[in-house]
Order: sequence, then structure tokens, then C-alpha cells
Amino acid sequence: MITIKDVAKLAGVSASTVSRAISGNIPVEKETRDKVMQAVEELHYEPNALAKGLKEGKTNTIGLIIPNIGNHLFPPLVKGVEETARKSGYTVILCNTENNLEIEKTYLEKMQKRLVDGFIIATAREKSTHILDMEAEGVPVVLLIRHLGNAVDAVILDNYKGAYEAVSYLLARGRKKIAIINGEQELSLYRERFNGYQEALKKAGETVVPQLVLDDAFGEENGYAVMVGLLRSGQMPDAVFATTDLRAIGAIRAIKDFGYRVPEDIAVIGFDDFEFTKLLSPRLTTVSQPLYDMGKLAVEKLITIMDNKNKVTPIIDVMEPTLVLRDST
Amino acid sequence: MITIKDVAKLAGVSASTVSRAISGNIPVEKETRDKVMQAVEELHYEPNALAKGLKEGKTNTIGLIIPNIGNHLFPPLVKGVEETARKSGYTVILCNTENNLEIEKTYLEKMQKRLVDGFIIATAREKSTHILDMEAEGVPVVLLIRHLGNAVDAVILDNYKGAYEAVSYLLARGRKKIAIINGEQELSLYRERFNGYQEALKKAGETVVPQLVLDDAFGEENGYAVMVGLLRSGQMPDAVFATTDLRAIGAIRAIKDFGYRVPEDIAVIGFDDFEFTKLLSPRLTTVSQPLYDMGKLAVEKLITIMDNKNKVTPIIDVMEPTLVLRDST
DNA sequence: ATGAAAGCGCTAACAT
DNA sequence: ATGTTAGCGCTTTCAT
Repeated sequence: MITIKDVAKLAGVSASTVSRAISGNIPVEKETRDKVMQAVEELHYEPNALAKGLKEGKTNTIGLIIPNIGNHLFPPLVKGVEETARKSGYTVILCNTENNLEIEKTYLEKMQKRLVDGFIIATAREKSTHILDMEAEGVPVVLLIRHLGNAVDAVILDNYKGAYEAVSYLLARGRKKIAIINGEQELSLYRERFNGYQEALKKAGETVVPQLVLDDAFGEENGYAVMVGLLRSGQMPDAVFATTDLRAIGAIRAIKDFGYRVPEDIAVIGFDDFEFTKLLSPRLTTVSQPLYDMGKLAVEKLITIMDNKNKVTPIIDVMEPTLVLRDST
Repeated sequence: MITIKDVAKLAGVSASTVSRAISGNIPVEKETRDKVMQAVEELHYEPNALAKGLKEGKTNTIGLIIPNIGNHLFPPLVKGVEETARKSGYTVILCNTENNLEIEKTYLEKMQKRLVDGFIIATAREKSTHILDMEAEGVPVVLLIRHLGNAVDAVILDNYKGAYEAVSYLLARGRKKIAIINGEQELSLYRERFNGYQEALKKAGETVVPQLVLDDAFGEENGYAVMVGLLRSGQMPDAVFATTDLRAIGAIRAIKDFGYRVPEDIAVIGFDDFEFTKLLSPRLTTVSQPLYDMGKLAVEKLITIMDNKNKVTPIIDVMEPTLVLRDST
């Protein structure tokens, strides 16, 4: 392994001079700098990041904690985080927790305050007291997608608004019997989406029909099974608001299997705007989350927090969803 | 920041004793070990990974280089790498290169020399001489998905076989005019798939019709546009072998837009088995890659290489594809 | 402008 | 079994 000493010896200067020449912001005679740079080239010298980090107390690395890389939500998010981080000189360590709290804690402990300068966490749940502890200990943290009240900085979506607008659109197009395929009510984002659904109906003078509220919290088949159940029951909806694109796709398959048409017989709106949904037939109408931008903003916030030693009160940034009209409505 | 010295002081022992007590494999009086552990608990001590890495010349971290996290191929792959790595005590640093060689080189340089113990690279192209250089310098590397001849260890798919079996299946079901939606011929994996297509036709006594070979290397619409072109041309195929699931989905939309039915009028087979394709209507018949297992094997190979100081000749592991029969054929 | 020396936190000889 | 010391590679005073 080539060290700074090897370069120093070849260039005929001291190690500290090499360090200064490389850093660039400390005055060094042009001639010596040239000698150093030539030696660096010749030896293919790369500074040891560990030694640098140990000395400086900073690694220019951020940890990104996500529950499940297989979830289509995350690629654009990761991309936003990753690109933004890179542009600011940071490297991203990605940690996939499998929705497992133990794995998450192990990662967090391992990486805390040493390997990593700060965290972006997309796995927060209401019971995530360990994240509160980190915040209290002064570890820079930004939450993504899910938040912890106002206790920790976060970037989230206005889920209520997304749902409200989607359902209002269906109503405005004359649909009356609108079913919802609901998600885990433990997560506030699904509660918010459910609220948006209810409020939009009320606003239009419609009532919430319990039979049209489909619980798909633990469905393996992403909406297919519950939609089949609804169609079998004889309750024929004229629209479906799915709280996830995957659930919308499952619902559409069920609808087609029953010989109905989308959107003529039943209109369907999804949520998330996964990239591939525009390739489907029919192309899916859905509520789009600005995932890339959310990842980007999270990094920007985190960098601000890491730079500012003096702590400021946490800010929750709420991003705007967009209803993307396509062919399923 | 709590260091080993703080623990030593509180426990009334030396720093080395603390180090030994924590490591576990060096004999320490039970009583002193208890004192140390108690101090560790009390102070919430976490060893500094940088100092440890600097001292030991090892970070238990591997770098995973992928071209584009937005590609649905990668989540299962990343998951396989990540889980396997974690079980062996390694952390994964994920790097997304945007298919940009400069970004890739920057990452590789930055991480080389001890931030990372080894690399898994899924971005290899024929011009990737920098990877050959790394191999020559003794940096542990395993290639994934794409390989570089026999020069570097790799885990890849038998792309020829996957295509051959898919097309043979269509032939066996009586389809005669089978179109292919082809990918970038610069990548050997698409050349292999094309070869498989051609050989299957020849074997069955059919000829390769140039008009049925659709080039979608740079198509933005993933098969839609070229499929529309084919249907307009009057050349009516009775089946389509798409070299990618995304291309299959685009093709299906085009077919439906022309009022034809899948699979009755035109059967469609994809390639990759993206997880969501089983939710589609029709559920997609496709060639499945064991992505999770490929990621897993890549890590296992890499760990073997990192442990074995004495270099062995590279081995290319070729994994078996599986034809998954669903409703689009 | 440059060199010498100290030290970041840790582990591993080397003593005892 | 435990303490002392050296040193991993780097940056940063402190001299000069």
C-alpha cells in the first residue's frame, strides 16, 4: 500500500508538505507542489480515507436506512439521495432493514458517529424511540417518507391532500360508489390517505360506505383478493381508489377477470406513480410523489444540520403530490 | 465522544484490557471483564470503526457498484448482496453510477485503498479496462450480470439458454411468426439472447425474418414504439419474444391499442421476471433470473477471494434461468 | 514555505 | 492476566 510517506520520499519533501500540497488550500511553493503531484501520479497514490477520517472526525459519508429495497418506492428516492450526496462530496451507505427493527438497530449502532456523519432514515414507526435517542444525543438525522411528530427533521408527502384530490376527481367525473383499498393503519401515511378519502366524500355530500372500505394491510396479492371479494359481494363500485400502485394493479386484474372494463365500468386511481405504471394497459392514473426531490431535499437538510453545530428546532417539510391523469379513469 | 480510554478509566483498567475484554477471544479475568462490560453499558461505548479499520487494515465493508438503481433488476440483486453480506459481518456501500463511466471511476478510486475491502461490480462493459487494472493490482473484485471474458471472477446468467427455451416454447405451442424486441448489441447479454432466439428458430426449421427483428436498443418507450411500427407494417406476428419485461409490457400495450388480444392473437414472453409482472393482466410469461441468489453467490465468492491471499484463476459462475409460464402465452 | 512531532482511537506485540 | 508501548496514515500545531 502506498502511503503519504512514500510520496514524500520520492518527492524529496516531508509528509506534511505532501499533505499540504494535496489539500490545495495551504500555500506551497509551486515548484515543490509540482514535484509532489508528479510523485502522486507516479505511485498512483490514494490517501487512506480511514486515517483521514480518524484525524478529522469526519468521513463525508451518510447512512441511508430503508425498510426494503424491493419496494418500488425506493429506487427514485435512493437515486435522489445518492446523486445529491455525491454532488456535495458525500458517499452513501445504504442499509436495508427488511422491516426488521433488530437489524435496523444493529446498523444504527454500528455506524453511529464514526463511520457515518449523519443519517437519513425512511423506516420510522411510532415506536421508534431509538431514533429519538439518537436525536437527543446530537446525531444528525433526517427522516424520510415517515415522520415522528415534530421531534425530528423530516421530509414527507401531503398524503391527505393526495387522497383528497384523487377522490374529488373521481367524484367530479360523476363516480358515486368509490371503494378504497386501504393500507396498514399503523402507519400515519395510510391513515392520512384514508382521511383524505373520507373528507372528499363528505365534502361532496356522499357517505362512507363500510362495505366499500377494503382492508389490504397484509394482503399478499396486493389488492387482487379484496377486490375479488368486493365484486363477489354484489356491491358493484364504479371507482376504486387504491392507496398504492401495486394495489391498483391487483384490483385492475380482478376487475378484468370479472369481465368488467377499466375505466368504463370501474375507474381506478393508484398512489405512488411507480415508473412502470405508464407502460401498463390501461396506463394508470395515479397520485405522484416527488420521490427524487424528496431524497434530494433530505440530503440538503442533513448537510445543513451536519454543518450547523448549534441545533435548531426540527422542521417537517411537506411535499406536494400531483394527480397524474392517464387512461384508468 | 466516548473512547476506549473513558471506559478504561471508569473500569479501573488499561485500554488494552478493555480491547481484550470486548474482543472476547483473549483470556480476561471474569471479574475484570464484568467491570469492563458494565462501564461499556454505562457510557454507551461504541468502538470507533475508523480507528479499528486503520489498525487492522480491514473495514468489513464491500462496495457494490450498479449502473442504475431505478432499473427493476437491481432491488433483488442488492437485497441478495446486502443480506448475505450482513450475515457475514459485512456492510455494503452502494454506488449508483448512472451508467456514467466517469462517476464509476471516481467512486472506485475513492473507495479503493481501504475504505472498502472488496468490490462487486455490475457495470462492466467491454471497454472496462479500469476493472482489469484493479484485478491486476490485487483488489478483490467480483463481476455481476455482465462479465469481462474470463479475466475476472463473475456471476452471470445463461442468457442464451433463457432465450432459447422461451422461443422453443412458443414454437412448441404452434407459433410461427415470432418477433424479437432486441436490446443493445454492445452488451453480450443481449447478443446471447439474440443468439438463443436465432438458434431456436433454426432448430425448428424456421428462418429468421429480418422484419421481425425489432431493435429497441435506445427506445424510450420500451418496446411500444417498435411494436406499433411492426403492426402498422402489416407484418402480423403471432408471438413476441421481448428481451426485457419492460419491453414486453410496452409491446402488450401496443398490441391492445391495435385491438388484438394477448395471448389469443399474439403471445408475449418477457425476460427478467420483475416482481410486479405477476400482478399484470395478463400475468406475464417470462424468463426468470435468480437475481437474489446471484447477489448472494457474488458475496460468497468475494469473501472467499478476500480471505484467500493466494490468488486463484477466476471462475465464471453461470446461473440457470427458468421459464415462468403465466397468462401471456 | 517547510519540517518535526504530536495525536486521532484502536490493537498487538512486548513486558511483567 | 494485565499494563506499557508502539504504530496504523493522516493532518495540524509548533517551530524554524
